[in-house]
Order: sequence, then C-alpha cells, then structure tokens
Amino acid sequence: MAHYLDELNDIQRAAVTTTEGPVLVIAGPGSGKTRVLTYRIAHLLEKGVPPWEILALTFTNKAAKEMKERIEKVVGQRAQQVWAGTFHSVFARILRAEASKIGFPSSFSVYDTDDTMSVLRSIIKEKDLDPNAYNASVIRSRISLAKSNLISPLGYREKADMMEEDRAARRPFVVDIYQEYVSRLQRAGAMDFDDLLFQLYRLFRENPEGVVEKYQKRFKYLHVDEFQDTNFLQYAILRRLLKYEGSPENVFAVGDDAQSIYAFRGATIDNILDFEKDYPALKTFKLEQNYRSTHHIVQAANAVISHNRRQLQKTIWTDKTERSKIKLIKCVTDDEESRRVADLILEQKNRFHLPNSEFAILYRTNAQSRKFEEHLRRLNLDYRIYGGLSFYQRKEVKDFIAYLRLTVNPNDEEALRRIINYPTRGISDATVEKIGRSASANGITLWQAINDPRLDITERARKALFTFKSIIEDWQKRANAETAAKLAAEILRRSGLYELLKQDSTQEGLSRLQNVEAVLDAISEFTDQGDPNADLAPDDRSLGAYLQTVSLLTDADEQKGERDQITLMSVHAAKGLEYQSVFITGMEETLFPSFMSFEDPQGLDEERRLFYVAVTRAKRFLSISYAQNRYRFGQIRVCEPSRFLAEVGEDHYEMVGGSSGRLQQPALPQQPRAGISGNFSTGRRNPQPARPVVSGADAANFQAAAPDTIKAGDAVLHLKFGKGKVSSVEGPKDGKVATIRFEGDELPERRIVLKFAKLQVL
DNA sequence: GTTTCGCATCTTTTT
DNA sequence: GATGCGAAAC
Repeated sequence: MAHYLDELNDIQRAAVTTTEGPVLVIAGPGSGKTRVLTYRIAHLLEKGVPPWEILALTFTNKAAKEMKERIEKVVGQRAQQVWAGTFHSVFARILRAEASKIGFPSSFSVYDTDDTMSVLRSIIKEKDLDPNAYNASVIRSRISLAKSNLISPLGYREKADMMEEDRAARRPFVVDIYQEYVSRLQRAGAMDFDDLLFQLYRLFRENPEGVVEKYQKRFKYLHVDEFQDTNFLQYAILRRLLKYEGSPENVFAVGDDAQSIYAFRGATIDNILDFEKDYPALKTFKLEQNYRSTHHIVQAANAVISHNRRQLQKTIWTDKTERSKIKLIKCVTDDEESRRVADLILEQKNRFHLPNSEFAILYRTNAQSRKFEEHLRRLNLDYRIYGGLSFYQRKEVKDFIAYLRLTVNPNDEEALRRIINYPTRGISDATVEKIGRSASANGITLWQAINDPRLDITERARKALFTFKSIIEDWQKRANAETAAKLAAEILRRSGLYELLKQDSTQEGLSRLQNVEAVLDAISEFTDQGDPNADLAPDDRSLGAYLQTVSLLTDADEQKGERDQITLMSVHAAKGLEYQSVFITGMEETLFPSFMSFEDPQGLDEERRLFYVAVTRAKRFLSISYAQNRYRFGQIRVCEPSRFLAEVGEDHYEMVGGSSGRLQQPALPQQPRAGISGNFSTGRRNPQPARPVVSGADAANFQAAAPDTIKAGDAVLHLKFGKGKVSSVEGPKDGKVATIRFEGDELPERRIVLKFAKLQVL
C-alpha cells in the first residue's frame, strides 16, 4: 500500500511525509498540488489516524469532492469519513449543530447575495436615503469587507479609516445600514455567506459550553487548499482551532501566491506571510516542477508573472519537450473572434483527435459567452457554460425554495416577502408594507405581524393573510412527520406554483417547470442518500439540512454528465482545472485587465495573476485572441490590445491570421514594465505623474464631489494629479467626461471620466 | 388588486 | 442586454 509514495518526486514526498507540525506547501501551477494534498491525507490514514480527525477545507465543493475521490482510490472506503468540504459548508454544518448557543435556530436560513441586496434596498428605502449615493451593491461589499475583517457594526463606528472613506464617498450612514442589516438577519434567523464564517468565529470566541475545545480536539489534522485565497476571518478561525495549550499545531496549507485572484473579496496574501510568524516551527516546501504544460506555455507564464512586484520567489520549469508556440489571434470584431475560435477548435479536434472535453474557452466576464455559443452551435460542437446564473438562482427555483425556507424557518423575511403574494392571492404591496411597518414598530418578525389584529387593513386582506398563514403552519406541522421529498411535492402543488408554471406553454415555460421538478428530484435524492459530502451529521436528511446544503451549491458543482462538451467559463471559474487546448479570449484593455482594476496598481497585479492562472490551464495548446472592435454596454467600442500581451514575450507566440487571413507583422513591441505606454496604451490612458501631488493636510481633508456637480470652469483637486481647472464637461448623463488642465502636469490636459474619478471642487 | 408596458439604470470576478 | 421601478390600463 505504500507504493503511492513512489508516485511522488522528492520534494512532494518530503511534504507528504511531514505529518506533524505546521507545513506550508507553495505549489506552482501544475506542480501536483492536489496530489500532494490527497496523498498526505491518505498517508495519515495509512498511519492509523482515524478519518474523522482529519479536516480538509477547500473553496469549491468540486475540489472537495475530487479530493475525496482521489483519497478513496488510495485507501478505499475510509476516505468517506474524512471531513472534506468548503469553508462555508463545513462551517454551516458546525453552526447548524451549535446555532442555539449563539441565538440562532438550528434551521437558520442562508441568505444569498440576492437576498442580501433586497434586505439592503429595503433598509435604504426605509431610512429614506438617496439610492444613488447608497448603491446596494456597494453597501453590500462594504459590509462584506467589514465582516471579513471581523469588524462588527460597533467596531465599524470606531474604525476611523472606514468611516472616513464613507464620508468622503458621501455615504456617511453606511454603518447605520450595517447595524440595521445585522439585526434584521438576527431577527429573521438568517445568515449570509460571510456570517457562516463570522458567526462561527463568534461561537468559538465566546465559547459557550466549551464548544471550541470540542472541535479543537476533534480536528487533529487540518488541511487548507488554495491558502492564498483565504481571508483574514478564515485565517482567524483556523488559528482558533490550532491555538490551545498543548496543541500539536498540525496544519497543512497548500497555496500559490501567484494564483491569488480573490483579493476583491478580501483574500490576502498576508496570510501566507503571517503564517511563518505565527508558527515558527513551520516547514515550507516549494513545488516548482510543472507536469502540466509544454515549454512555451510555462515560459510565457513566468514572463508574465515577473511583472508583478510582490511575490514569493520561484521559477516554474518543465521537462516537456514539445514546443508548439502560443497562437495569437487578432480579430477585427468580437464576432470574428468567436468565429475563428470555433473554427480553430474544429481544426484541432480533427488534427489531434481531441474530444470536446479537452477544450476550454476562457473569458474575463460571463457576458462574453454569448457569441461563442452562436458559432459553436453553427459548427455543431457541443458545449456547456459554467458560471453565470446558477441553477439555484433562477427565479422559479428561488420561488419554490422560498416556500420551503419559510416552512422550515417562518421568520425568514426574504422568503416571506418573495412568496406572500406569488402566485397572487389578494395580498397587495400596500398590505405587505403595513405588515412591515407594524413589525418594526412592535419589534416582532413579519411572520408574527401577519395576523396582528392591530393591522389597519381591509377585511378581505385580513382573510387572505389568514389563509396564507394557515397553509404554511400546516406544512410546518408536517415537516417532522413526513419525508422532505413528500412534503416538498405537496408544497409545490398547494402553493399554486405548479399550476402557474404549467399555464405557460412556451419553451421557456416548459423548462421552468422542469427546473422546479428537478429540485424535487434533488430533494428525493437527498432524502434517500443524504448529502454525499455530509460529514458532521450524515443522518440529518431533513428539509432544513437540504436547504442549507443547497444554498451553498454553485453551477460548477453540477454533475458533469455523460456528454462530451467544450467548456466555456470565466477565468476565475477555471482555477484548478486543466485542458489540452485552452483559448483565452477578449484580451483587450478595459476588458482584461478590467477597467475596474485601473484605480490602483494592486488591482492590476491581481488581473495579471488572473491572466497567469488562465495561461497555466493549458497543457499542450494555448491560443489567445483579441478584437479591435467589441460590442459592449450596448454599443460598438474600439479596443486596444491588452497590455499583458506584450508581457508574454515574442519568443513564445506566433501571430495567426488577421482578418485577411495572411500572417501579419506582430504589432507587439517587447516593452517590459514601461509597456503600459507605447503601442499598448489605450489612446485615453495617460501617463501618471511621478509622485502623488496631493499629500498631508490636503489629502486628509479631501472630499469627493458628486459627479454631476462638476461643471466647466470649476477649480478642482484630484488625489493624483493635483489642482486643475475644468475646461469642459461632455458626454451622456451617465458617462460624463471632463477635460481638465492640471497645474504643472506633463500633459496639456487630461480627459477624466467623472463617474470613476475622485475630484474635489475647490 | 393585478398586469403590462415603457423607461432608466447598470453592467468583474464568487463562496 | 438584463433587470428594477413607476405609471397606466385592465
């Protein structure tokens, strides 16, 4: 049985067999990261460690599942008892078991992003705040940022920098929204994604009934996959589990700083850097040999990533001898791009006898998938799209799930609001509004307020509410007696949802009906087998358990199916995957890198890491394409090639085609670093002044003005460019561009998009 | 009370 | 191009 160790190289083996104490494995792309992680767990099991003492945390359900399967191949059945799951799902399970200790029902609801947004919108409306200044998605990310850094509403108030940022952005009441948001979720017995971490941390910190010791003792061996993508809060929880008197500190973290692509949601490389400080006994292993990709792909990846400043030193190498170059495809339009990608796939399929499943088309934004679909269909190539709207985010599915949620947890406000009058049953918005006001006035939940005799509503509405409440109550009573599957089927019919969906006989209507029925099937499957990943409470097959599992599933977790399909997905979704032939598309300034990342150099570095991830997905063939014109935001826009293309290095690619089909002179000068200017600059992109002009008191007092208040003739202050005078403002309402002359600037004038710029009127 | 239509708005990545 | 919102029609 020990022969599995022979499948490892020296460094891998050393890492795997270091079973005691803290271990960090820095693993370059294709260096056998998953293999090391799984073999290490297999090795523990072989040494006689009981499976339930082993915890492995990943970021996707898919990764967890794959890990278990691979462990099982080495050690057999026992693998199923290892705790392997995503941070969110493992923590949700612990919380389900311990919720009552921190004032939540064990069948708490999990609010997804949509639910969160809707709560925020209603708070903003109630507080009568300007919805332009208080954009729900901005507020959401502020709150998420706070939670990920363990900042409660009270803590937020004391955080001078965050409060200052809010003030500068003219939304000083964010903290009040945050506070109200937290209390509403508490009242509804609901947690959002961040709460699954935040509340678990709280549970461990407050430690009622010594709950933390229970888990510290239980998890003797901790494993973390994709360590570079953990945030402060996740690391804090890990530390809680590891730090106690006499702890062996058995933790095995695997990651690659160069593949950190989730900084935007709070992930920080600091965790890797702090790891050494927090655990002085740490042993570090570096896996640098790439077993995945051919020469030019590996070298191109190295060349690209060398443009990033902050990174751990390592050089990835391969001994693969095949030397086909990267294809660079220049296209006139986005339509041509997708056509040629589809054509090239067909050509490669025939020439190299590759199945569809060995092809992936990657893009920066999900919206880009549409064009590729068109052309793949034209060539009869079967494909599947990952990401975008997941199955569980579809309206009809969410509606159905909302009924189930309300049955399990009647205080779930979002579920209630969603379906109280859907299908319509004579309860108007005005009535719901009144219930809401009465609820907050009396400090009770919506559910409790529904049949409050004090409500000032018509007799008809009162009756409708009564009927509604009775139905739900009836289901609640039966929730314990009947199987989840049977109850769900009953709910689907009696709610009127089924009837409503059936009336629509269009193609889409039919598929909606099928989707809802698919949920029923999934519930049956769950009741029959339990959650395949269930590790804490494998016997919990209730509707509540199902709902908590389901809310954490994403599109990528769906079964791959039997069909041989080409994969279309965002670069983010491609992390951890590999294909014989990969197409990276839409390599244009403002798209990849995204214009959203332009504000600070860290954003650009993250985009570059993202590109690095994309490049290293390819085993044999890599093709990169860009278009000179692209349909975006409802109109055709002229695009410049991405700056990252110049960083690939001439030696590693060849141009293919041009619209004329003949080989063209590469229009890509090699320009490391400075490459931001030169041919690769967008016409609108301007060189930055050497030093920040604004500092000290000016910066401290800086207050950004609202975009629409700036007009020609204004004297303004910009944080980077200093003082200037606005000579003109033009463009549509939403995309106003100001031409400004800055004092002592190297350029005569700059054109600045007001929406993104931070300008103070002087 | 309910449905439908036109208008405006906002478009990065995700557990 | 999709979604939310308000007004008007049913």
